[in-house]
Amino acid sequence: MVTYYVPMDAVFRALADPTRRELLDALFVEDGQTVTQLAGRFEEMTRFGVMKHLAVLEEADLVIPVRQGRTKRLYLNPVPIEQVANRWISKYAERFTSALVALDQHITATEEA
Amino acid sequence: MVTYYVPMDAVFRALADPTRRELLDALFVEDGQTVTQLAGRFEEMTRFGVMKHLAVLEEADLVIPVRQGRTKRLYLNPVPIEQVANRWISKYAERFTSALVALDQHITATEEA
DNA sequence: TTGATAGGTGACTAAATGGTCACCTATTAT
DNA sequence: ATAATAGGTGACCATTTAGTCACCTATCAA
Repeated sequence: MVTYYVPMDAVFRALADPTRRELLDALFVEDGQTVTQLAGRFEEMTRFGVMKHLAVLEEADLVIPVRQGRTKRLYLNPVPIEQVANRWISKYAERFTSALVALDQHITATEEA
Repeated sequence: MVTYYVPMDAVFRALADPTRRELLDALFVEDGQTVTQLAGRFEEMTRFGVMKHLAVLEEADLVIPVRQGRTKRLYLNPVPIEQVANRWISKYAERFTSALVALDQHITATEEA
């Protein structure tokens, strides 16, 4: 199995910016868009700004570039997100669940009293 | 039901810093620590640096302060993390799953050929 | 009441970040 | 061959961020 190391830190950092999350969302809707296609979605920013954000996403391996001729297509890579979810987020989510259970038990106990 | 609005942006931002994630992890291990207790864990940073990070975590509602006398105890709040997981991350995780299924089918098909 | 302890504030600095621009290269179309 | 198109680079600037420090306030203990 090809396990490759994805630095979680880079993933968290990449997800911190709303523009970058928008880019991921755009690729989620239509995968494999070109740079100019993506840049076209952002009225308020030049192509260069978008390119910088894409570079950050690539570094975190959240997006995979495929060059063909003079164009470059970006593909979403859900693996790092999945890893962050499993290795980090899930443990807090579990605690959330147990908090809800505790709350429910509390309510039930209160109602019975 | 008391639904309160947690700006996802603040949560993502807060999680972007490794020190802040370490703080959450520390509270995960032992909830309700005081500021000085938490600050004591970071050799390389002064109390003031830690306090700033705590302020960011509070703003994102990831941590809830409870003051008693001259001390302040910090409690982990897993709700915002849960919300980010549900509203944002899960949709990518699903795609990850389907990617794995597709991979499996591809492998199976290849082996049969 | 004096001193120690827990925490807070505002000013400041260095570094990182987000963004633009001028200009360049490679590919494709006419 | 020329022009148009897609993308890339490096310099540059403004703002934000991480971090420290001097100093202050409130609580608790002797």
